[in-house]
Amino acid sequence: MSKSEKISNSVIRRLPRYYRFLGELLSEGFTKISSRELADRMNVTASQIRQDLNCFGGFGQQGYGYTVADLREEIGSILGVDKCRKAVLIGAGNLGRALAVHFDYKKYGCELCGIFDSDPAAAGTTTGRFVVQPMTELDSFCEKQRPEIAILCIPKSAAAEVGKRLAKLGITGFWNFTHYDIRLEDIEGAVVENVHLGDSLMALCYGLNNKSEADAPTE
Amino acid sequence: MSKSEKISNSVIRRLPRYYRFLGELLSEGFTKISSRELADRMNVTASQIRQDLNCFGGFGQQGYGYTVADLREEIGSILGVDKCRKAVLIGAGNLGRALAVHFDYKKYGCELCGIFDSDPAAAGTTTGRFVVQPMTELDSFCEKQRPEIAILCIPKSAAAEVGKRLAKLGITGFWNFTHYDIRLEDIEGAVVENVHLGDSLMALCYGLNNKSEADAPTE
DNA sequence: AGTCTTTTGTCAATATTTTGACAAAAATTT
DNA sequence: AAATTTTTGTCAAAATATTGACAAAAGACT
Repeated sequence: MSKSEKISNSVIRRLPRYYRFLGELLSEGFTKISSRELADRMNVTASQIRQDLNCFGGFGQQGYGYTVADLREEIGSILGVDKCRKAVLIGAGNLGRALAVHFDYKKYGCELCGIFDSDPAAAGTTTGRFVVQPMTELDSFCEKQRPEIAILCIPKSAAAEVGKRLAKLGITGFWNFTHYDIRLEDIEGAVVENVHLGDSLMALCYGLNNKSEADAPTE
Repeated sequence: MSKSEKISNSVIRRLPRYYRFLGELLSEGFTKISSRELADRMNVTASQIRQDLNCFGGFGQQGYGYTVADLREEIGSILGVDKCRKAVLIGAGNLGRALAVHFDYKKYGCELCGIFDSDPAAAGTTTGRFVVQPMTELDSFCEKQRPEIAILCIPKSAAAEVGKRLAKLGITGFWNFTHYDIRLEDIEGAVVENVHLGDSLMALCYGLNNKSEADAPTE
């Protein structure tokens, strides 16, 4: 992290993808990779890769390229994958349970430490290695465990209120699967990542609607 | 869809968000909205909203603003929410099941028509209103039902192969939750929407890493 | 009916992002 | 060891995206 200027969001959004592709290369047995080769694999320009990486420092060697394992580790450290941030999951519906059981948090520098649900019927049931706890336990749990991240899988209507409550309990990172955009004004100093699967599906459908136009040689 | 120039991806990605906010306004009882008011709600500039909407035509009225219901319907039609595209879900693991049960496809112009899993143990089990079918049934199913979209919730290792198979069966839209970027070269003429939840979580963690720097008045 | 206010659609200016170009550095070949 | 090739890091140019400004149109008010 040598350069001090503000890193643009476009760059940050590309880092996880680099990290992923470098992991693939590593498991395929690659030791080194040039920006050109990586660019071909990833369908981007070599220039972009070099520019992006140089936001954080010169990880390559001229005439050689980048050492796959080293570069991956560097990017991992920039992203904080080497950390172990505690995350608490709120909402043990289908999506919540899927994210509890299916998702490999460790791989991304996180660790699930508890699951909560407001429905008294859900509380007490087991999800993965966790027993779902009632929301009444949330305060004392957070004071003990001090999780940094909350994963919100609750109905839209509850999002704003639960968000505020979690912020008061020291949560600073919100991974929000609610159909509601949590806003920064709502929760002072918080970092929010809104995941809207519906938006994603609609973007896909737009692509299908306009496929012919895009493919056809316009003009 | 009056303007004929190619719509930029940035604009398309914003459309679902407009659609969502207009839906909220509608359920809050709003009849009309000005670009300024909407911009304040959405935390964007009014200029951007007007510019975006004008890619598709003039939906507003000077001195009045936009009629919420009409604008929502226009955007919905641009996104194809008024359609009913058939989608088949491949992979009945936790995420697959969550997407089968939890997700309201109709809301986004789609309709789930079947679930498949390569694991013989999974086949036959019930997920939501569907019985999971074995992959051996996929070909005859697609020939009968003619789904347009495949939702991929399978392991990375299977993604490329299953993708090709589905493309041959007439699937043109891929909603890909696999840890593998399906590429357009792989599948000719297909529209792919890669969803990488891991990337999203890493971006959140990056934000937490660099929170202080971002907040502090730099320089 | 005329004046004032609101607000769009659009153009131009600004800002950001991406790409292309190339010198300098390191590796490889002869 | 010199020449050649590769490939980075960086700068400048080109392409995109966002924002600000404003005339023209429509509504609201007096």
